[in-house]
Amino acid sequence: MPQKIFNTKNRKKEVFQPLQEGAVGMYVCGITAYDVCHVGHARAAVVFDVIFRHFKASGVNVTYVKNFTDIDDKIIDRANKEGVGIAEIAERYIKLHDEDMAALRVLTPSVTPRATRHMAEMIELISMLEEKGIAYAVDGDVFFSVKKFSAYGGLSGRNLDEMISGARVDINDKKHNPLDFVLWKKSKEGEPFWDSPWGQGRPGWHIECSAMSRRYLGDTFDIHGGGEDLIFPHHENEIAQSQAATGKPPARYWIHNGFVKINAEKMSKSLGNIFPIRDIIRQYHPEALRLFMIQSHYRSPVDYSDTSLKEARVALIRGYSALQLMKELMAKFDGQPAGGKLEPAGQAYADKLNDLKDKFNAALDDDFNTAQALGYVFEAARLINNVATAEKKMSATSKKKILEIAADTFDHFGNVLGVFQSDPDAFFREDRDIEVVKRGLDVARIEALISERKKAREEKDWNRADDIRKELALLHITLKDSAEQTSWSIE
RNA sequence: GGCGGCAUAGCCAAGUGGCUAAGGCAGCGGUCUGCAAAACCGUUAUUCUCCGGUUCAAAUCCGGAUGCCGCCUCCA
Repeated sequence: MPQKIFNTKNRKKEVFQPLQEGAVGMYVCGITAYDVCHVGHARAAVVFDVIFRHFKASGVNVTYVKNFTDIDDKIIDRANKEGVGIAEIAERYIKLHDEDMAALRVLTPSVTPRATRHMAEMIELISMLEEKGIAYAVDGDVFFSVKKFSAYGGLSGRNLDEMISGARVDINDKKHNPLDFVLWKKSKEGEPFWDSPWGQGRPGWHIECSAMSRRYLGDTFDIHGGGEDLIFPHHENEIAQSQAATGKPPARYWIHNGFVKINAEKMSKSLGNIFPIRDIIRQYHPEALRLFMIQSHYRSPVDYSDTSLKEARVALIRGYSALQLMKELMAKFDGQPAGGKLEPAGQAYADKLNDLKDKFNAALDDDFNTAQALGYVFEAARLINNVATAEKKMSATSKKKILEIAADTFDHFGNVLGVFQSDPDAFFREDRDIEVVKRGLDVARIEALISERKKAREEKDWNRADDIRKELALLHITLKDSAEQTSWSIE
Protein backbone atom coordinates (compact mmCIF):
# COMPACT_ATOMS: atom_id res chain seq x y z
CA MET A 1 0.00 0.00 0.00
CA PRO A 2 1.46 3.35 -0.93
CA GLN A 3 2.12 5.80 1.86
CA LYS A 4 -0.32 8.68 1.92
CA ILE A 5 0.25 11.97 3.70
CA PHE A 6 -2.01 14.93 4.28
CA ASN A 7 0.07 17.76 2.89
CA THR A 8 -0.71 21.07 4.55
CA LYS A 9 0.61 22.84 1.48
CA ASN A 10 -2.19 21.50 -0.71
CA ARG A 11 -4.64 20.73 2.06
CA LYS A 12 -5.24 17.23 0.88
CA LYS A 13 -4.08 13.69 1.27
CA GLU A 14 -1.46 12.81 -1.32
CA VAL A 15 0.50 9.72 -2.29
CA PHE A 16 3.94 10.16 -0.79
CA GLN A 17 6.72 10.14 -3.37
CA PRO A 18 10.11 10.42 -1.70
CA LEU A 19 12.85 12.18 -3.63
CA GLN A 20 14.86 9.01 -3.48
CA GLU A 21 13.21 5.60 -3.44
CA GLY A 22 13.63 3.90 -0.08
CA ALA A 23 14.86 6.98 1.75
CA VAL A 24 13.12 9.79 3.61
CA GLY A 25 14.48 13.07 4.94
CA MET A 26 12.33 14.63 7.64
CA TYR A 27 12.83 17.86 9.55
CA VAL A 28 10.71 18.72 12.58
CA CYS A 29 10.87 21.93 14.59
CA GLY A 30 12.03 21.11 18.07
CA ILE A 31 11.77 23.05 21.28
CA THR A 32 13.14 26.36 22.41
CA ALA A 33 15.12 25.36 25.47
CA TYR A 34 13.91 27.87 28.07
CA ASP A 35 11.45 25.80 30.14
CA VAL A 36 10.34 22.24 30.79
CA CYS A 37 8.34 20.47 28.10
CA HIS A 38 4.57 20.33 28.47
CA VAL A 39 1.89 18.01 27.21
CA GLY A 40 1.73 19.90 23.91
CA HIS A 41 5.39 19.19 23.24
CA ALA A 42 4.67 15.60 24.15
CA ARG A 43 2.06 15.34 21.45
CA ALA A 44 4.25 16.74 18.70
CA ALA A 45 7.10 14.50 19.81
CA VAL A 46 4.93 11.38 19.87
CA VAL A 47 3.26 12.14 16.54
CA PHE A 48 6.54 12.49 14.68
CA ASP A 49 8.08 9.64 16.61
CA VAL A 50 5.38 7.32 15.31
CA ILE A 51 5.98 8.58 11.77
CA PHE A 52 9.71 7.97 12.26
CA ARG A 53 9.05 4.49 13.64
CA HIS A 54 6.58 3.61 10.90
CA PHE A 55 9.05 4.53 8.16
CA LYS A 56 11.77 2.54 9.88
CA ALA A 57 9.54 -0.49 10.28
CA SER A 58 8.66 -0.23 6.59
CA GLY A 59 12.32 -0.65 5.74
CA VAL A 60 12.80 2.97 4.73
CA ASN A 61 16.13 4.63 5.43
CA VAL A 62 14.91 7.70 7.27
CA THR A 63 16.97 10.67 8.37
CA TYR A 64 15.02 12.47 11.06
CA VAL A 65 16.33 15.90 12.07
CA LYS A 66 14.86 17.68 15.08
CA ASN A 67 16.53 20.86 16.22
CA PHE A 68 16.98 22.65 19.50
CA THR A 69 16.62 26.41 19.54
CA ASP A 70 19.24 27.38 22.08
CA ILE A 71 19.41 31.12 21.40
CA ASP A 72 16.28 33.19 21.72
CA ASP A 73 14.73 36.12 23.65
CA LYS A 74 13.06 33.82 26.13
CA ILE A 75 16.30 32.02 26.89
CA ILE A 76 18.07 35.34 27.37
CA ASP A 77 15.30 36.54 29.70
CA ARG A 78 15.56 33.45 31.79
CA ALA A 79 19.33 33.59 31.91
CA ASN A 80 19.20 37.22 33.04
CA LYS A 81 16.63 36.45 35.72
CA GLU A 82 18.76 33.66 37.12
CA GLY A 83 22.01 35.49 36.58
CA VAL A 84 23.54 32.66 34.56
CA GLY A 85 24.67 32.25 30.97
CA ILE A 86 22.33 31.23 28.14
CA ALA A 87 24.32 28.08 27.55
CA GLU A 88 23.54 26.92 31.07
CA ILE A 89 19.81 27.51 30.57
CA ALA A 90 19.76 25.75 27.22
CA GLU A 91 21.82 22.86 28.49
CA ARG A 92 19.54 22.38 31.48
CA TYR A 93 16.30 22.31 29.52
CA ILE A 94 17.68 20.16 26.74
CA LYS A 95 18.67 17.62 29.37
CA LEU A 96 15.20 17.71 30.93
CA HIS A 97 13.67 17.44 27.46
CA ASP A 98 15.73 14.34 26.75
CA GLU A 99 14.60 12.76 30.01
CA ASP A 100 10.95 13.46 29.23
CA MET A 101 11.28 12.06 25.73
CA ALA A 102 12.94 8.91 27.01
CA ALA A 103 10.09 8.43 29.50
CA LEU A 104 7.59 8.75 26.66
CA ARG A 105 9.47 6.14 24.61
CA VAL A 106 10.29 8.76 21.99
CA LEU A 107 13.29 7.63 19.97
CA THR A 108 16.21 9.99 19.58
CA PRO A 109 16.10 11.51 16.09
CA SER A 110 18.95 10.83 13.67
CA VAL A 111 20.32 14.36 14.11
CA THR A 112 19.54 16.87 16.88
CA PRO A 113 21.29 20.06 15.81
CA ARG A 114 21.51 23.20 17.93
CA ALA A 115 21.15 26.67 16.48
CA THR A 116 24.24 28.11 18.15
CA ARG A 117 26.42 25.52 16.44
CA HIS A 118 25.21 26.54 12.97
CA MET A 119 25.97 30.24 12.79
CA ALA A 120 28.07 29.87 9.64
CA GLU A 121 25.17 28.19 7.79
CA MET A 122 22.72 30.89 8.86
CA ILE A 123 25.04 33.71 7.91
CA GLU A 124 25.60 32.06 4.54
CA LEU A 125 21.88 31.86 3.89
CA ILE A 126 21.28 35.46 4.92
CA SER A 127 24.16 36.58 2.71
CA MET A 128 22.63 34.74 -0.24
CA LEU A 129 19.38 36.59 0.35
CA GLU A 130 21.16 39.90 0.67
CA GLU A 131 23.05 39.37 -2.56
CA LYS A 132 19.80 38.71 -4.36
CA GLY A 133 18.36 41.90 -2.96
CA ILE A 134 15.68 40.05 -1.00
CA ALA A 135 17.12 40.85 2.40
CA TYR A 136 18.09 44.32 3.53
CA ALA A 137 20.22 45.44 6.42
CA VAL A 138 19.27 48.42 8.56
CA ASP A 139 21.59 49.49 11.32
CA GLY A 140 22.80 46.02 12.25
CA ASP A 141 19.45 44.27 11.76
CA VAL A 142 18.67 42.28 8.63
CA PHE A 143 15.12 41.83 7.36
CA PHE A 144 13.47 39.66 4.75
CA SER A 145 11.40 41.60 2.26
CA VAL A 146 8.20 39.61 1.83
CA LYS A 147 7.23 41.61 -1.26
CA LYS A 148 10.26 40.21 -3.06
CA PHE A 149 8.98 36.67 -2.68
CA SER A 150 5.84 36.30 -4.73
CA ALA A 151 4.87 32.90 -3.32
CA TYR A 152 4.66 34.33 0.21
CA GLY A 153 1.51 33.04 1.92
CA GLY A 154 1.36 29.86 -0.12
CA LEU A 155 1.52 27.46 2.81
CA SER A 156 -0.91 29.20 5.11
CA GLY A 157 -3.31 30.19 2.34
CA ARG A 158 -3.11 33.93 2.83
CA ASN A 159 -2.21 36.69 0.48
CA LEU A 160 -0.10 39.70 1.24
CA ASP A 161 -2.80 42.34 0.88
CA GLU A 162 -5.08 40.58 3.31
CA MET A 163 -2.28 40.18 5.77
CA ILE A 164 -1.23 43.81 5.51
CA SER A 165 -4.74 45.04 6.09
CA GLY A 166 -5.20 42.68 8.99
CA ALA A 167 -1.78 43.10 10.49
CA ARG A 168 -1.39 44.55 13.93
CA VAL A 169 0.53 47.75 14.18
CA ASP A 170 4.21 47.08 14.23
CA ILE A 171 6.23 49.76 15.91
CA ASN A 172 9.46 48.66 14.28
CA ASP A 173 10.02 51.51 11.84
CA LYS A 174 13.18 49.96 10.47
CA LYS A 175 11.10 47.59 8.38
CA HIS A 176 10.11 48.54 4.86
CA ASN A 177 6.93 46.56 5.27
CA PRO A 178 5.23 45.56 8.53
CA LEU A 179 5.22 41.91 7.45
CA ASP A 180 8.94 41.78 6.85
CA PHE A 181 10.59 39.59 9.42
CA VAL A 182 13.99 39.62 11.02
CA LEU A 183 16.80 37.37 9.79
CA TRP A 184 19.53 38.78 11.97
CA LYS A 185 19.17 40.88 15.09
CA LYS A 186 21.71 43.36 16.34
CA SER A 187 22.62 42.42 19.89
CA LYS A 188 21.81 44.79 22.69
CA GLU A 189 24.27 45.70 25.39
CA GLY A 190 25.14 42.68 27.49
CA GLU A 191 23.40 40.17 25.23
CA PRO A 192 25.18 37.20 23.75
CA PHE A 193 26.32 37.79 20.18
CA TRP A 194 28.05 36.29 17.18
CA ASP A 195 30.12 38.16 14.64
CA SER A 196 28.60 38.63 11.23
CA PRO A 197 28.95 40.81 8.11
CA TRP A 198 26.28 43.06 9.68
CA GLY A 199 28.03 43.40 13.01
CA GLN A 200 27.58 41.61 16.30
CA GLY A 201 24.20 40.01 16.66
CA ARG A 202 22.20 36.82 16.69
CA PRO A 203 19.94 35.00 14.26
CA GLY A 204 16.18 35.37 13.98
CA TRP A 205 14.14 32.33 14.87
CA HIS A 206 13.01 31.37 11.38
CA ILE A 207 16.44 31.32 9.76
CA GLU A 208 17.67 28.70 12.23
CA CYS A 209 15.41 26.02 10.85
CA SER A 210 16.09 26.94 7.23
CA ALA A 211 19.83 26.72 7.83
CA MET A 212 19.77 23.49 9.82
CA SER A 213 17.39 21.64 7.54
CA ARG A 214 19.50 22.65 4.55
CA ARG A 215 22.70 21.61 6.30
CA TYR A 216 21.49 18.08 7.08
CA LEU A 217 18.92 17.35 4.40
CA GLY A 218 19.82 19.55 1.47
CA ASP A 219 18.02 22.34 -0.39
CA THR A 220 14.93 20.21 -0.89
CA PHE A 221 13.91 17.35 1.32
CA ASP A 222 10.84 15.17 1.77
CA ILE A 223 8.97 16.12 4.92
CA HIS A 224 8.84 19.10 7.20
CA GLY A 225 6.76 18.88 10.34
CA GLY A 226 5.72 20.75 13.43
CA GLY A 227 2.73 21.92 15.43
CA GLU A 228 -0.12 23.53 13.53
CA ASP A 229 0.60 26.86 15.18
CA LEU A 230 3.90 26.98 13.31
CA ILE A 231 2.24 27.12 9.88
CA PHE A 232 2.16 30.87 10.13
CA PRO A 233 4.46 32.64 10.40
CA HIS A 234 7.28 30.21 11.14
CA HIS A 235 6.95 27.74 8.31
CA GLU A 236 5.74 30.34 5.86
CA ASN A 237 8.90 32.30 6.59
CA GLU A 238 11.09 29.24 6.31
CA ILE A 239 9.76 28.57 2.84
CA ALA A 240 10.27 32.20 1.89
CA GLN A 241 13.87 32.27 3.11
CA SER A 242 14.95 28.92 1.75
CA GLN A 243 13.22 29.15 -1.58
CA ALA A 244 14.26 32.72 -2.18
CA ALA A 245 17.86 31.85 -1.37
CA THR A 246 18.26 28.55 -3.19
CA GLY A 247 15.55 28.80 -5.79
CA LYS A 248 14.09 25.52 -4.58
CA PRO A 249 11.22 24.80 -2.21
CA PRO A 250 12.63 23.36 1.03
CA ALA A 251 10.13 20.58 1.71
CA ARG A 252 7.74 18.67 -0.49
CA TYR A 253 5.32 17.54 2.22
CA TRP A 254 4.30 19.59 5.23
CA ILE A 255 2.86 17.74 8.20
CA HIS A 256 1.27 19.54 11.14
CA ASN A 257 -0.02 18.02 14.34
CA GLY A 258 -3.13 19.26 16.14
CA PHE A 259 -3.15 20.94 19.51
CA VAL A 260 -3.69 19.63 22.99
CA LYS A 261 -6.43 21.42 24.86
CA ILE A 262 -6.77 21.26 28.62
CA ASN A 263 -10.29 20.55 29.82
CA ALA A 264 -11.56 22.03 26.54
CA GLU A 265 -9.54 25.23 26.95
CA LYS A 266 -6.44 26.38 25.19
CA MET A 267 -3.33 25.70 27.18
CA SER A 268 -1.63 28.98 27.99
CA LYS A 269 0.41 30.65 30.64
CA SER A 270 -2.27 33.24 31.27
CA LEU A 271 -4.85 30.55 32.06
CA GLY A 272 -2.26 28.84 34.22
CA ASN A 273 -3.05 25.46 32.73
CA ILE A 274 0.34 24.37 31.48
CA PHE A 275 0.87 20.70 32.17
CA PRO A 276 4.54 19.73 32.16
CA ILE A 277 5.27 16.18 31.06
CA ARG A 278 7.25 15.49 34.20
CA ASP A 279 4.28 16.38 36.38
CA ILE A 280 1.89 14.20 34.40
CA ILE A 281 4.11 11.15 34.52
CA ARG A 282 4.28 11.33 38.27
CA GLN A 283 0.51 10.81 38.20
CA TYR A 284 0.21 8.36 35.34
CA HIS A 285 2.48 5.85 33.71
CA PRO A 286 4.26 7.56 30.78
CA GLU A 287 2.82 5.02 28.40
CA ALA A 288 -0.68 6.10 29.38
CA LEU A 289 0.15 9.60 28.18
CA ARG A 290 1.59 8.18 25.00
CA LEU A 291 -1.44 5.97 24.41
CA PHE A 292 -3.70 8.95 24.99
CA MET A 293 -1.87 10.76 22.19
CA ILE A 294 -2.10 7.96 19.66
CA GLN A 295 -5.75 7.22 20.40
CA SER A 296 -6.66 10.21 18.24
CA HIS A 297 -5.68 11.14 14.74
CA TYR A 298 -2.61 13.38 14.76
CA ARG A 299 -4.39 16.27 13.07
CA SER A 300 -7.40 16.37 15.42
CA PRO A 301 -7.33 18.48 18.52
CA VAL A 302 -7.23 16.34 21.67
CA ASP A 303 -8.62 17.27 25.03
CA TYR A 304 -6.34 16.46 27.94
CA SER A 305 -8.06 15.85 31.23
CA ASP A 306 -7.76 13.63 34.24
CA THR A 307 -10.58 11.48 32.87
CA SER A 308 -8.96 11.02 29.50
CA LEU A 309 -5.68 9.93 31.07
CA LYS A 310 -7.50 7.52 33.38
CA GLU A 311 -9.23 5.97 30.38
CA ALA A 312 -5.96 5.69 28.53
CA ARG A 313 -4.49 3.94 31.55
CA VAL A 314 -7.32 1.42 31.64
CA ALA A 315 -6.87 0.71 27.94
CA LEU A 316 -3.15 0.28 28.51
CA ILE A 317 -3.85 -2.19 31.30
CA ARG A 318 -6.09 -4.13 28.98
CA GLY A 319 -3.28 -4.50 26.46
CA TYR A 320 -0.69 -5.43 29.03
CA SER A 321 -3.05 -7.94 30.66
CA ALA A 322 -3.20 -9.80 27.37
CA LEU A 323 0.58 -9.69 27.10
CA GLN A 324 0.91 -10.98 30.63
CA LEU A 325 -1.45 -13.82 29.92
CA MET A 326 0.54 -14.61 26.83
CA LYS A 327 3.80 -14.59 28.77
CA GLU A 328 2.44 -16.93 31.43
CA LEU A 329 1.11 -19.33 28.86
CA MET A 330 4.32 -19.32 26.86
CA ALA A 331 6.20 -20.24 30.02
CA LYS A 332 3.84 -23.17 30.52
CA PHE A 333 4.43 -24.35 26.99
CA ASP A 334 8.17 -24.09 27.30
CA GLY A 335 8.64 -27.81 27.11
CA GLN A 336 6.35 -28.21 24.13
CA PRO A 337 8.00 -29.02 20.82
CA ALA A 338 8.27 -26.11 18.45
CA GLY A 339 6.90 -26.20 14.93
CA GLY A 340 4.26 -28.73 14.05
CA LYS A 341 1.14 -28.18 12.05
CA LEU A 342 -1.62 -25.90 13.19
CA GLU A 343 -5.01 -27.44 13.52
CA PRO A 344 -7.76 -25.69 11.51
CA ALA A 345 -8.99 -23.67 14.48
CA GLY A 346 -5.45 -22.57 15.17
CA GLN A 347 -4.88 -21.69 11.54
CA ALA A 348 -7.92 -19.43 11.66
CA TYR A 349 -6.37 -17.50 14.56
CA ALA A 350 -3.05 -17.25 12.75
CA ASP A 351 -4.77 -15.93 9.63
CA LYS A 352 -6.69 -13.42 11.66
CA LEU A 353 -3.52 -12.16 13.32
CA ASN A 354 -1.79 -11.76 9.99
CA ASP A 355 -4.81 -9.95 8.68
CA LEU A 356 -4.73 -7.57 11.64
CA LYS A 357 -1.07 -6.90 11.03
CA ASP A 358 -1.77 -6.03 7.39
CA LYS A 359 -4.63 -3.76 8.38
CA PHE A 360 -2.48 -2.13 11.02
CA ASN A 361 0.19 -1.31 8.45
CA ALA A 362 -2.42 -0.08 6.00
CA ALA A 363 -3.85 2.25 8.64
CA LEU A 364 -0.46 3.84 9.18
CA ASP A 365 0.17 4.05 5.45
CA ASP A 366 -3.04 6.04 5.27
CA ASP A 367 -1.79 9.31 6.73
CA PHE A 368 -0.52 7.71 9.93
CA ASN A 369 -3.91 6.78 11.30
CA THR A 370 -2.80 5.63 14.73
CA ALA A 371 -6.33 5.60 16.14
CA GLN A 372 -7.44 3.06 13.59
CA ALA A 373 -4.23 1.08 13.97
CA LEU A 374 -4.78 0.93 17.71
CA GLY A 375 -8.20 -0.58 17.11
CA TYR A 376 -6.49 -3.54 15.44
CA VAL A 377 -4.06 -3.83 18.33
CA PHE A 378 -6.95 -4.31 20.73
CA GLU A 379 -8.57 -6.82 18.40
CA ALA A 380 -5.31 -8.76 18.52
CA ALA A 381 -5.32 -8.54 22.31
CA ARG A 382 -8.79 -10.08 22.32
CA LEU A 383 -7.56 -12.91 20.11
CA ILE A 384 -4.74 -13.62 22.54
CA ASN A 385 -7.12 -13.68 25.49
CA ASN A 386 -9.35 -15.92 23.50
CA VAL A 387 -6.65 -18.44 22.75
CA ALA A 388 -5.40 -18.31 26.32
CA THR A 389 -8.67 -18.71 28.13
CA ALA A 390 -11.43 -19.81 25.82
CA GLU A 391 -9.93 -22.37 23.46
CA LYS A 392 -9.77 -25.20 25.93
CA LYS A 393 -9.87 -27.94 23.36
CA MET A 394 -7.00 -26.71 21.25
CA SER A 395 -3.74 -28.64 21.54
CA ALA A 396 -0.81 -27.15 23.41
CA THR A 397 1.32 -27.27 20.25
CA SER A 398 -1.20 -25.23 18.33
CA LYS A 399 -1.62 -22.75 21.16
CA LYS A 400 2.09 -22.32 21.46
CA LYS A 401 2.45 -21.66 17.78
CA ILE A 402 -0.36 -19.11 17.75
CA LEU A 403 1.10 -17.36 20.75
CA GLU A 404 4.43 -17.14 18.96
CA ILE A 405 2.73 -15.49 16.01
CA ALA A 406 0.83 -13.24 18.38
CA ALA A 407 4.03 -12.25 20.15
CA ASP A 408 5.64 -11.32 16.83
CA THR A 409 2.56 -9.36 15.81
CA PHE A 410 2.44 -7.46 19.09
CA ASP A 411 6.15 -6.86 18.83
CA HIS A 412 5.56 -5.13 15.50
CA PHE A 413 2.65 -3.08 16.89
CA GLY A 414 4.71 -2.03 19.87
CA ASN A 415 7.69 -1.16 17.73
CA VAL A 416 5.70 1.17 15.54
CA LEU A 417 3.46 2.78 18.14
CA GLY A 418 6.01 2.82 20.95
CA VAL A 419 3.67 1.22 23.45
CA PHE A 420 3.36 -2.31 24.87
CA GLN A 421 7.10 -2.80 24.64
CA SER A 422 7.79 -3.33 28.32
CA ASP A 423 7.75 -6.62 30.11
CA PRO A 424 4.17 -6.83 31.42
CA ASP A 425 5.26 -7.55 34.98
CA ALA A 426 7.58 -4.55 34.90
CA PHE A 427 4.76 -2.40 33.54
CA PHE A 428 2.32 -3.43 36.26
CA ARG A 429 4.95 -2.84 38.91
CA GLU A 430 5.73 0.65 37.60
CA ASP A 431 2.07 1.51 37.25
CA ARG A 432 1.32 0.34 40.76
CA ASP A 433 4.25 2.27 42.20
CA ILE A 434 2.92 5.45 40.62
CA GLU A 435 -0.59 4.84 41.94
CA VAL A 436 0.64 3.95 45.43
CA VAL A 437 2.53 7.22 45.71
CA LYS A 438 -0.27 9.25 44.16
CA ARG A 439 -2.86 7.89 46.57
CA GLY A 440 -0.57 7.70 49.56
CA LEU A 441 -1.26 4.02 50.13
CA ASP A 442 0.39 1.92 52.80
CA VAL A 443 1.62 -1.16 50.97
CA ALA A 444 2.60 -3.04 54.13
CA ARG A 445 -0.87 -2.63 55.55
CA ILE A 446 -2.49 -3.72 52.29
CA GLU A 447 -0.36 -6.84 52.18
CA ALA A 448 -1.07 -7.60 55.82
CA LEU A 449 -4.80 -7.44 55.10
CA ILE A 450 -4.37 -9.70 52.10
CA SER A 451 -2.53 -12.26 54.27
CA GLU A 452 -5.28 -12.08 56.82
CA ARG A 453 -7.85 -12.62 54.11
CA LYS A 454 -5.88 -15.58 52.79
CA LYS A 455 -6.08 -17.19 56.20
CA ALA A 456 -9.78 -16.45 56.45
CA ARG A 457 -10.35 -18.02 53.05
CA GLU A 458 -8.42 -21.12 54.04
CA GLU A 459 -10.72 -21.38 57.02
CA LYS A 460 -13.66 -20.70 54.72
CA ASP A 461 -14.54 -17.66 56.76
CA TRP A 462 -16.10 -15.99 53.72
CA ASN A 463 -17.61 -13.13 55.69
CA ARG A 464 -14.26 -12.02 57.06
CA ALA A 465 -12.62 -12.48 53.64
CA ASP A 466 -15.29 -10.38 51.96
CA ASP A 467 -15.09 -7.68 54.63
CA ILE A 468 -11.38 -7.31 53.98
CA ARG A 469 -12.01 -7.11 50.28
CA LYS A 470 -14.61 -4.41 50.86
CA GLU A 471 -12.22 -2.49 53.05
CA LEU A 472 -9.57 -2.58 50.35
CA ALA A 473 -12.14 -1.64 47.72
CA LEU A 474 -12.64 1.62 49.58
CA LEU A 475 -8.99 2.34 48.79
CA HIS A 476 -9.73 1.49 45.12
CA ILE A 477 -7.85 -1.75 45.45
CA THR A 478 -9.11 -4.73 43.52
CA LEU A 479 -8.11 -8.25 44.43
CA LYS A 480 -7.68 -11.08 42.02
CA ASP A 481 -7.62 -14.62 43.37
CA SER A 482 -5.90 -17.29 41.39
CA ALA A 483 -5.22 -20.89 42.35
CA GLU A 484 -1.76 -20.02 43.60
CA GLN A 485 -2.07 -16.54 45.05
CA THR A 486 -3.96 -13.31 45.43
CA SER A 487 -2.72 -10.30 43.50
CA TRP A 488 -3.90 -6.74 43.85
CA SER A 489 -4.21 -3.78 41.59
CA ILE A 490 -5.37 -0.21 41.88
CA GLU A 491 -8.38 0.97 39.95
C1' G B 1 -12.38 41.69 10.06
C1' G B 2 -9.30 37.76 7.13
C1' C B 3 -7.93 32.42 6.72
C1' G B 4 -8.80 27.42 8.25
C1' G B 5 -10.82 23.24 10.97
C1' C B 6 -14.41 20.31 13.68
C1' A B 7 -19.66 18.29 14.82
C1' U B 8 -20.40 10.06 14.72
C1' A B 9 -23.65 6.00 20.99
C1' G B 10 -23.75 7.95 28.12
C1' C B 11 -18.09 9.35 27.39
C1' C B 12 -13.41 9.00 24.23
C1' A B 13 -12.73 7.91 19.05
C1' A B 14 -11.96 5.58 13.68
C1' G B 15 -14.62 5.58 9.23
C1' U B 16 -14.91 10.60 3.61
C1' G B 17 -19.89 7.49 -2.06
C1' G B 18 -22.33 1.07 -1.82
C1' C B 19 -20.39 -4.98 2.62
C1' U B 20 -23.25 -5.99 9.70
C1' A B 21 -20.98 2.48 11.11
C1' A B 22 -13.67 -0.08 13.93
C1' G B 23 -11.63 0.09 18.77
C1' G B 24 -11.44 1.74 24.14
C1' C B 25 -14.34 3.20 28.59
C1' A B 26 -19.04 2.83 31.03
C1' G B 27 -23.96 -0.16 31.15
C1' C B 28 -26.88 -4.70 30.75
C1' G B 29 -27.46 -10.39 30.26
C1' G B 30 -24.56 -14.93 30.42
C1' U B 31 -19.97 -18.38 31.19
C1' C B 32 -16.13 -18.89 34.92
C1' U B 33 -15.71 -18.09 40.50
C1' G B 34 -17.16 -19.82 47.65
C1' C B 35 -18.43 -14.67 46.27
C1' A B 36 -15.54 -11.45 43.33
C1' A B 37 -11.81 -9.60 39.84
C1' A B 38 -9.74 -10.54 35.15
C1' A B 39 -10.97 -12.96 30.70
C1' C B 40 -14.51 -14.80 27.17
C1' C B 41 -19.57 -14.82 24.72
C1' G B 42 -23.89 -11.86 23.73
C1' U B 43 -26.03 -6.95 23.92
C1' U B 44 -25.91 -1.33 23.67
C1' A B 45 -25.99 4.39 17.20
C1' U B 46 -32.18 1.55 11.87
C1' U B 47 -28.27 6.05 12.26
C1' C B 48 -23.80 9.95 11.93
C1' U B 49 -25.86 18.55 14.71
C1' C B 50 -30.12 20.53 11.72
C1' C B 51 -32.45 21.87 6.79
C1' G B 52 -32.29 21.40 1.58
C1' G B 53 -29.82 19.39 -2.95
C1' U B 54 -26.84 15.89 -6.28
C1' U B 55 -26.96 10.39 -6.98
C1' C B 56 -29.73 4.01 -8.39
C1' A B 57 -26.95 4.74 -3.61
C1' A B 58 -24.38 9.85 1.28
C1' A B 59 -22.11 9.88 7.98
C1' U B 60 -19.12 10.44 3.48
C1' C B 61 -20.18 15.13 -2.24
C1' C B 62 -22.67 20.33 -2.83
C1' G B 63 -25.47 24.68 -0.65
C1' G B 64 -27.44 26.87 3.77
C1' A B 65 -28.24 27.18 9.24
C1' U B 66 -26.57 26.35 14.26
C1' G B 67 -22.75 25.27 17.75
C1' C B 68 -17.58 24.70 19.06
C1' C B 69 -12.39 25.49 18.07
C1' G B 70 -7.61 27.12 15.96
C1' C B 71 -4.38 30.68 13.34
C1' C B 72 -3.64 35.90 11.96
C1' U B 73 1.27 38.03 18.31
C1' C B 74 5.93 34.13 21.31
C1' C B 75 3.83 29.23 21.11
C1' A B 76 4.16 21.91 19.83
